[in-house]
Amino acid sequence: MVKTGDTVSKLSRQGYRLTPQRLMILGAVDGADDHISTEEIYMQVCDQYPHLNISTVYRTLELLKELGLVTETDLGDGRVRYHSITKGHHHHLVCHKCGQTIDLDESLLSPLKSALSRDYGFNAELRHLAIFGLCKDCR
Amino acid sequence: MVKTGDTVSKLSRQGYRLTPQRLMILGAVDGADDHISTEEIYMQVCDQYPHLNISTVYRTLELLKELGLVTETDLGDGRVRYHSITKGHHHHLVCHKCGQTIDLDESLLSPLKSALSRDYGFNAELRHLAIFGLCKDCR
DNA sequence: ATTGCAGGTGCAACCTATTGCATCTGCCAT
DNA sequence: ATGGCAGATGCAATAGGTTGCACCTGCAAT
Repeated sequence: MVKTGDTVSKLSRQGYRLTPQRLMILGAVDGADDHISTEEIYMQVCDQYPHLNISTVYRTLELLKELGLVTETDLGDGRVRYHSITKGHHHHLVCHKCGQTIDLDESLLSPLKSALSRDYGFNAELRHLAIFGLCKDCR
Repeated sequence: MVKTGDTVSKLSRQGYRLTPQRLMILGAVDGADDHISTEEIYMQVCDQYPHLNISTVYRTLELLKELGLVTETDLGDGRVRYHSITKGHHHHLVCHKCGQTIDLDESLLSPLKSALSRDYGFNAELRHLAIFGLCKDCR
């Protein structure tokens, strides 16, 4: 399992500055048990560093996303959530009706990924997908 | 091919009122050649009915989406776009790098849909999906 | 330890989208 | 044709997210 420390060294290796804001935001994402929203990260870091601005959180998450250090998922509640890749990949089935989310094994999507590559030459980034529909209790 | 008229009768059959605003918004979505954004619909309808309010457009599209008469897609440009189901289903491959979008045949997703149903009892709504990644020129 | 500066941050303005509320109106029953 | 009202609209306030710009700072070179 990769730890926050390695993420930090990856950042500095690529020439990004290690500001206290970034370190605290990283810590919040890595420390979260589950998917965490921008607002939750902001509030959590604000407890120890009240000067922090929300736009810094957005920009840091944007950067971490581009570097592939966190994944972004829209679970349909109108609020994007983040998840450290140090916790592994997975996908979600989200029920429109009851709101339940089911974790989905990554392997189910690999045939699709291959088909897209074969037929379209398209390299799909299916790191963290949310598929909407009706679960077995609601269908 | 279903026409606007049928969409209209479906609305009234389900007890929704046929206001001029709704009819014009419907006309704009059905008349659009491609995916159309809320703002574009608003501006188009405003030409013939300047009193129209943008929130009516949002609420009407929300209703049409719930009734399954239009599909909503986020092509990653920070602006949700709409598409009448009378023009058929399709999916998109969106390239992160060059922004190109490729139309995707629906059949490629049916194995996934079956697998989700078989393994999880989940009835996936894959009406209009956008898959991000790198196209064959940018990979 | 000091300096220079590219990269990062805070701030405020802005944009898209949503929501509460008062007013208005399509359409059914009469 | 008319009246009543649930449902729809317009308006304004609000919220989440983004962006331009001036100031600040981590860090590499000295």
